Amino acid sequence: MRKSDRLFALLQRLKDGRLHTAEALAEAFGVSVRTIYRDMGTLAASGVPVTGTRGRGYAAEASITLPPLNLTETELEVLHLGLAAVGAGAGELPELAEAAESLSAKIDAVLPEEASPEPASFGFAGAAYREAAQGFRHMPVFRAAIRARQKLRVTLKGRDGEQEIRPLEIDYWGRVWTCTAWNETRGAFDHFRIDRVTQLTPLPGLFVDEPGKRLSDYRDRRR
Amino acid sequence: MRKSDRLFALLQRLKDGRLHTAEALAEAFGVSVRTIYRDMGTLAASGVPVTGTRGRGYAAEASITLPPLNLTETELEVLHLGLAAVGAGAGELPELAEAAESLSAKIDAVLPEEASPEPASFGFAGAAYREAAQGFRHMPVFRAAIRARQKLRVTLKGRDGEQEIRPLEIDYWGRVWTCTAWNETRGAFDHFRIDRVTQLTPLPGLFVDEPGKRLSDYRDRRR
DNA sequence: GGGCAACTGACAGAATAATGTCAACAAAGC
DNA sequence: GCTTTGTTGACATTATTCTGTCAGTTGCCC
Repeated sequence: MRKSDRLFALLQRLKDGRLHTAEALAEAFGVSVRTIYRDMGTLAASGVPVTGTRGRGYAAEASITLPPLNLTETELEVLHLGLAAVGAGAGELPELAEAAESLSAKIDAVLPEEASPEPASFGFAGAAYREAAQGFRHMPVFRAAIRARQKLRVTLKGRDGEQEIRPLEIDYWGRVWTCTAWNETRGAFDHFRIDRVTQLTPLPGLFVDEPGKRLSDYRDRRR
Repeated sequence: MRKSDRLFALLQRLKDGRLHTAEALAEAFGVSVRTIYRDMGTLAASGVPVTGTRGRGYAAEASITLPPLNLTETELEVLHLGLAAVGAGAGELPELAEAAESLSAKIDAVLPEEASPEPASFGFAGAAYREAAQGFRHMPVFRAAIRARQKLRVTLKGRDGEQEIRPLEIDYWGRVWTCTAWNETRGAFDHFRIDRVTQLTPLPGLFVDEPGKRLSDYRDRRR
């Protein structure tokens, strides 16, 4: 077993939330106790949040390790840009802004000085903003409509005609937001990407829960 | 000299845009040609964009290497979120969206499956959007004002009173946007963070270039 | 075609890293 | 105070990687 593999497996085991003594780990991986201590040092030096308590054992918080990445300058710029977008302004969920801030700090910390961002042209920043705002354009409407139980009329890219929907939920899938809705036009549940919405009109009337058209019915159906 | 140091120095040298033969590099670093070829293989395997042309030599595109990073789940979420913000929607500068897309792909490629994003709650996505939009709130106004040469009245967090300014340029400093302007109230050039703007009113009149109040004057002054 | 220099494989010796052993010390809990 | 277990250092041994040498192939450019 190579050292890197052992470190990985070690981390997996540590993340189970329980305490592990170095002796137990050493036996499990077939190495000496001293090696385990050295491995813990290696992990800690790599920034993994492992904690050892004398007399108790080791534990680690869940964390995700990103291997070395090679980025173009534009990609780094986009990375900063995106974190700025999320981190700017403290709101109801400050943990997001905090996470963006700490991630930015992590990236800045490991970057050599010459890679630190230089001011780019206005056109760049301006376009960056527009890009960023584009995909979110309709989010507030959806958000408000779900709260208020307001029907919407939407036109979707790649789908003919207009749809009249009861928006039920918004999901975040890592890079894409989707909306789960009851589609009045089709008489069925529907699911689409919000950034594919080309036209959006809130309709005047409010809807009331009806059996078979609620979010809970959608969930039941999927079991 | 350790191998890792040599690889780093090698990359530095390759990034100067000129062609380098393996023989020249070998002599420069005091190793054999075979070692240089092996190093190139290592770099290429690490994702560094090095290109070797038979009969010519080596060259590399400028690139930034990010060492391994350990992220919390929230930080990863924020990372995806930020890239989504930038990448959503293709506009005038598709290279940004492309960079966001390729960076997302790179991250997805190196992430184990279990770390792939799961749908989060609506509240999360909604708040994320609001956070993201917050810092950009005033950007369109500034952008339009610079284009149209329109004066603005701004109130800045941490500064008393209102300022009347001629916006000249927006700069992007990695995580923060700043505006360079001629401050009419103070009669001097000014520089402030756009996310510190609390109130913003476009003024009706347009301004014309005047000697001493132009961007070029500001730049000359800084030399 | 001919020159050039990037590529690739094999293998032995050199350099480096990893590990085990031994030892001493330090906190935390009882 | 005693036990437990983490923490650190030193050193010899072992395992692994790195490197040079040699030998040959491939593709680009003139």
